[in-house]
Amino acid sequence: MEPSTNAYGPAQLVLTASIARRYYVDGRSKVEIADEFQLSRFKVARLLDHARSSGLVRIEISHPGSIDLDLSARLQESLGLRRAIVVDTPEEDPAALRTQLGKAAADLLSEIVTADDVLGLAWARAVTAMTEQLTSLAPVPVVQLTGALTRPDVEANSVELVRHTARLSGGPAYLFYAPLVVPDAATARALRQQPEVAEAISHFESVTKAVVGLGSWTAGQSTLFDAMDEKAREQLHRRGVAADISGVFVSADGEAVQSRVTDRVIAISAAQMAAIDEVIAIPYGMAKVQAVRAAVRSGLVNGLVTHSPLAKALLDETSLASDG
Amino acid sequence: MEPSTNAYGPAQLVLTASIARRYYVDGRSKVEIADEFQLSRFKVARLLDHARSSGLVRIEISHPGSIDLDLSARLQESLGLRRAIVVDTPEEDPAALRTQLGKAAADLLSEIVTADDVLGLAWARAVTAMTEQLTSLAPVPVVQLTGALTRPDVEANSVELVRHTARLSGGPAYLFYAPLVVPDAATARALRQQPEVAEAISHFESVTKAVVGLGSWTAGQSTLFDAMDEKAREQLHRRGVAADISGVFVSADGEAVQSRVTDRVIAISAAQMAAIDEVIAIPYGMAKVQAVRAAVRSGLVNGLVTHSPLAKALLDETSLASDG
DNA sequence: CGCAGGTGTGCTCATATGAGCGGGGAGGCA
DNA sequence: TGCCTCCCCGCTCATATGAGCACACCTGCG
Repeated sequence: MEPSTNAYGPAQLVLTASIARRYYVDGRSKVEIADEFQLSRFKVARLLDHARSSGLVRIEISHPGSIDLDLSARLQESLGLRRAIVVDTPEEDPAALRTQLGKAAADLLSEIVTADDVLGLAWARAVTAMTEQLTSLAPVPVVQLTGALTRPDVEANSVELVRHTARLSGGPAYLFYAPLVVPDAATARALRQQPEVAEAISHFESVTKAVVGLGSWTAGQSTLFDAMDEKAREQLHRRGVAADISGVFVSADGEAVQSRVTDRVIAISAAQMAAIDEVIAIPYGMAKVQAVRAAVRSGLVNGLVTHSPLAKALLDETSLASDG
Repeated sequence: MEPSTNAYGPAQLVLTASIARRYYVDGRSKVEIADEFQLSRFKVARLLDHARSSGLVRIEISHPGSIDLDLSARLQESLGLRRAIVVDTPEEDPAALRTQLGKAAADLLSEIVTADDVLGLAWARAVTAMTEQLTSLAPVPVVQLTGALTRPDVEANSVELVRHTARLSGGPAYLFYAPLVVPDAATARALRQQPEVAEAISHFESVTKAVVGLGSWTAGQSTLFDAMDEKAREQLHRRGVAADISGVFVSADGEAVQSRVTDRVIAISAAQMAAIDEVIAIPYGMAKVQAVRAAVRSGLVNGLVTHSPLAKALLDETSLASDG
C-alpha cells in the first residue's frame, strides 16, 4: 500500500503545506512547528515524511551559473566519479563548446590543484581549450604526458600547452618535442630515449592530477584515429578498442588494450595513468557516449567535464543498464 | 597542507550539490553523509546551511491537483485564517468558476465536518454550487441560516440547498420558506415567529460550522445589494458597509454594521455568526478583494475557498500593510 | 621576527529527532 | 452486541543535530 493518493482532503493537504513551509522554507524545528500548530512533534514528522514521499514538496538544486549542479552530482554519483562538472549550454558548435567546457575545466583545475600536486597534461584540443582559459594555478610541476599531433586546423601543440600552463603556475615544465604516433616501434623507442622525453617520462609516476583527451575509436571522434593508417585502425578495432585516452586504448568493457600499435605511441602508459590520483577528461558530443563509458569503466578516467546532452545520455545509459 | 581552495569553485559547488541531494532528496542524515563523503558532520551542516542561504537548493510545494497548496498555506497564514483553499484555475467564466470552487469547498466540508458538528448553510450561489458537488457528509443537523432570494437566473433556493445537504448527510434539516429580505421590519418580525423559522433560528447558536455567501457592497457583487431598494443601499453605503456576509453587514475595518435595514433581513445575526467556530466563504472575482478583507478582519469569516487571482490580490494587499 | 585579526575546523553538551512499541478508537463481521 | 483487526496516535530511549567554544593556520602589519 503506497501513500501519495488523494486519501487526504484539502484541509489536510493545506495543513501539510503550511507545515512544509515552516519547516523547509522558514527552517523552524519540528518541535516549534508542533507547538505552533498544536500537534505532537511525531505528527509533524509524519506529515513531513508524507509530504516528501508523496512529492508534495519538491526540492530543486540549481544555481545561477552555467553549471548544472544537480546533473553534475547525479553523473558523478551514478558513474562513481571523483569529479563531474556538467555545463548546461545550448551550444552545439564544437569550437564554442570547447571554449565553454575549457572554462569550466580551468576553474576546476584552479580549484583542485594544490602546491603538493604534480600536473600532467596530454595533448588534445579540449585540453588546449582549457589551458587557454586558465587564469591561476598553484605552483606545481607540469608534465607533458603525450607527444603532439600537429594538425592544419590547430596551431597549438602539446609543448605550448605545457609551457603556457607552467608559466602561469610558476612551477617547472617537463616538455618535449615529439609526435604522438610514429610509423614504427623502433622510432618510438629511440624517441623515448631522447633526454627531454626520457625526463618527462620519468616524471609520469609522480603525476597526481592529469587532464587528458578522450576519443571514440571512430572517424572524426579521435584525433589519434584520424592520424593513423588504415591498418592500425583496423587492428585496434578488431581488438575491441572503444576509446583512446590520450594514446591509451580501452575496450568497451574497460580493459586496457595492448597492441603492436601501442608501441608506436609516445604517451603515458595505461599502468602509469592508472596510478594517477585524478584523471580528468573533457568529452563532448553524443558520439562519445560509449567511449566515455569505456574510459570511466576502465577506472583510468575518474573526472569528467562535459555538457548536459552527453551527461544525460550517460545517465540514461547507466539507469537502463541497472534496470535490466 | 590542505587546499588553498578558491572561494567557491565548481568542485566545491558540485560537492555541495551532491550533499544537498543526499540530504534533501534521499533524506539521509548528516552523520551518514559525513561518513560517506569523509567529512565531519559539522562541515556537512555548514555546507548545507550555505546551500540553503545562497539559494542553491530551492524548495517548491506543489501537487498534482487543482489546489495551489503553497498559495493556500500563505493565504491562510497571512490572513490568520483557520482554513484557506486556493484553486489554481485559469477559468474566468463565473459559473464554471463557481463549480470548481464548489468542488473544492465540498471536499473541504466532507473532510472537516464530523458527527459532532452542526452545519449552517446560508443562501448563496456559491453555496449552492458547493452542495451540488457534495458527495458525502457526516450525519449532522443542517440548519438554514438565511432566507432565500429567488432570482430568475437561479432555480435553486436555500430550502433545496439545505434539504439536499441534510438528505446526503443523513441528519435532520431545519429549514424554512422565507425571503432573505422583506420590505419592512414588522414583516420580518412576523416571519421570524413562524414555527419553522423560529425553530431554525433556535438552532443558530448551536451551529459549529457554516458556509456563507460573501458580497461586496456594489452593484453586481452582492445578491442582497441587487435585491434592495436604492434607499436601503444608500443608507448602508453611508454607514460604511463594505461587505455583506449572508445578510450580516460589515464595514471596511471589520466592524459589524447595525442598521434599520438589518431588521428587514431574515438571517443569522452578527453575534450569532461570531459564535460559530468555522465560517467559510467562497468568494471569487477581483472586485471582492476589499469585501473579503473586511469579512476576514471582522473575524466572522475564518475560512476561504477561492481562486488564485483573488488569493494573490489578497496577499499583495496584506503585504502592503495598508488598507483603503 | 613576533603579534593581532580573520577564517575554517572539530570539539562539548543541551536539545531535537527517529525507530519502534503499546494503547485505544473506528469499522467490519459473526 | 461482542469481538477482531487495522490504523492512528503519542510515548521511551538511543541517536542526530545545533550553538557556542577553542584551537590551528593564514595573513598582514609593526
